[in-house]
Amino acid sequence: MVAKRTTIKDIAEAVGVSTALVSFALNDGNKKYRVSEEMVRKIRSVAREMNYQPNSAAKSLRSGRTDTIGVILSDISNRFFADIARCIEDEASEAGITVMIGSTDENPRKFERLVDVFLNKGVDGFIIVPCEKSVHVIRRLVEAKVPVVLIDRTYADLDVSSVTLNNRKATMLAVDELYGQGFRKIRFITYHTTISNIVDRETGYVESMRKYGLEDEISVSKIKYENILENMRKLIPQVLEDGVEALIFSTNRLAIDSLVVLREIGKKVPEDVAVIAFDGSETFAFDLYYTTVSYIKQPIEKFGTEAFSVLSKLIKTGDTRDYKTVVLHPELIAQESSKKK
Amino acid sequence: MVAKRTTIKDIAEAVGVSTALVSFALNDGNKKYRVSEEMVRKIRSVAREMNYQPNSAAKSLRSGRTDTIGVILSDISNRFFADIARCIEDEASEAGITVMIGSTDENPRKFERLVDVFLNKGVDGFIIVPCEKSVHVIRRLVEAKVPVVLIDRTYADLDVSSVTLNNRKATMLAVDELYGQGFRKIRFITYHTTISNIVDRETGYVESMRKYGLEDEISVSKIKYENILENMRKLIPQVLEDGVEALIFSTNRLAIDSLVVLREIGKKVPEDVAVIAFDGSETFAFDLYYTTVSYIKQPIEKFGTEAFSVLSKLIKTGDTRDYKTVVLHPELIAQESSKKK
DNA sequence: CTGAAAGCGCTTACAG
DNA sequence: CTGAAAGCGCTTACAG
Repeated sequence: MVAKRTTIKDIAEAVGVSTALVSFALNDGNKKYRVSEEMVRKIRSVAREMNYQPNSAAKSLRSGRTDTIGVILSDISNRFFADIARCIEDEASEAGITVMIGSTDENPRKFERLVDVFLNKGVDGFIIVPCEKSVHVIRRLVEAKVPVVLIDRTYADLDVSSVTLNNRKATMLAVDELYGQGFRKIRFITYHTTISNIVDRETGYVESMRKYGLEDEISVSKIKYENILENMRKLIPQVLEDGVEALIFSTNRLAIDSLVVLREIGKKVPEDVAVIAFDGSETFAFDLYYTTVSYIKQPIEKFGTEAFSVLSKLIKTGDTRDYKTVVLHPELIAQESSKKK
Repeated sequence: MVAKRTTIKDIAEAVGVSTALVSFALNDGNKKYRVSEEMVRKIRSVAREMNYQPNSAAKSLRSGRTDTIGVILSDISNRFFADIARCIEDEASEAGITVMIGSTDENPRKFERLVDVFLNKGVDGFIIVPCEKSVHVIRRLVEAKVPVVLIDRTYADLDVSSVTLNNRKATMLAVDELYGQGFRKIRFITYHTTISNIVDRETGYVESMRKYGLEDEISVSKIKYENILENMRKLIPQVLEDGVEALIFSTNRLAIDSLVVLREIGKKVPEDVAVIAFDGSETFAFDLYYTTVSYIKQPIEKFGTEAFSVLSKLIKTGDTRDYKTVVLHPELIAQESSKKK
């Protein structure tokens, strides 16, 4: 711990006034209690001299606010979430708010534990990427009127704020592009889950195929989200044997590992099979592939900025009934990997 | 905020005892004050029923401890640091400690501000990746006896705990490999900085070249750490014109962008030029390159686990004089990109 | 414009 | 084994 911090009392003694006055002078803000200009200056200069640092614990105890928010993500070492975390951090820092971060690894028990820990710490609110089988935790928060904003995924039947992607549109854009290029045998590759965003991506694919009268071509492959590379080594050759012409992947990871497999088995993209991935851009390093990869672009920063802005308002007004759902729009970045050759 | 939390007082009233007794029963731990077994059970069960959550602010105010640590990194959206952050988070969570995270972007002012904010929040200690021009901040912390552990980079003249890589050895391993393959014209590519780890990597390269009697072949290219891809588009062709046979990169980012440029200008790795990068493995997605990339592997998780373990001890003993410097060992993962063809 | 005092929720010597 | 009370550092109605 820092050796003997100066307190408001030390300053009061040094200046020869009451602690109350010091507090007013230092916070001022809502000029409710007027203090003479001169006194404010004096107190502030002494505070600076004595290197005064307010004690947050005491402040929180009195005010009930901590100026801290809890951010619970799937996994902070995943690029997508790390980028979002970074945006939230920047916004928060700007607003004088501190961020506590935790990763659930899609494990409901870890998730619930994190929520409790952060609740104990007295966070003013949450930004959460909910994992499977944890509606009850979110519901509990909502009922307790804790300010919460969900990102990336949400629950349609819960009155809770959220910032999500229009995931159905995302895969529709992908089908549009491939159809436009002349592909018909288009397969959607995803994994087993009930998480809303992934499910929506599948729905978008199916609906879009219908739209083009390709009911008979609708085909979805699902793997378990474990040992993805190995799973793909089995799946991808089968897919090609089926005569599939183009692949749409529901996540970045699935796409990357599949591209590796395609290279391993000597299949060319897009000559042997066309590909559309999720999430590209510099940070995702498709750069290294021999061909440019088409992908659905999510406005990553917006997840962070929007979520923080919605949460701030919830905290400020204290009215958690007045929830807000923000839907972000995907963009298709069409490159070589989805071209008909 | 959570609607009306139960306090120790509520429990005391419900059970019909003093708040002191409730506190003892709930914390127990150091059985200093003995409470009857039966009473402990009763109080705990009531606490559970009433869904008691201790108020951290009050606890901190009394104890002076927050069970929170501040982790200040270069940039949480950078894979390397995100992985480290994740490890720290896991270790901390295991120990009931919460983590606050901040990114400096190598900006000394941001860095100093983060330190102050976290200090205000009353963190029990810091894990820090120090940026350039910020020795004074670290020195201030050390002098104030705040528990601090530096990672990735350190200051030789400061009595402070640290967990770093043996960076000189890292580049020596790279030279060893390339020399062994028969390469002589080996260039080290890095960027302008005074950060210890990067400087050490250069030193290791130079020393190693000397060791092999290649004084005359020692050559280092430095760019500014901005617009790296563009800078590389200029640099790499020049390097090749100089007849360089092999490249060692001081960071992962430099390597990636250079590989992209090499592909762009139609140069083959390792046929036209051999390459050794920093940091590979799945998470860094060299996978997508047409050839496997040789790289210097840092034991990333260990940065996190060791740093946390050292910090924990510092916090526990309170003796910050007893600092500890941990040096981790690099490993060379030799693959296709460094082979003589 | 300024001060005295209560109280946020908890822990911990001090009594009994 | 248990209770009464002080105090951590701050804010904020309430007086003056």
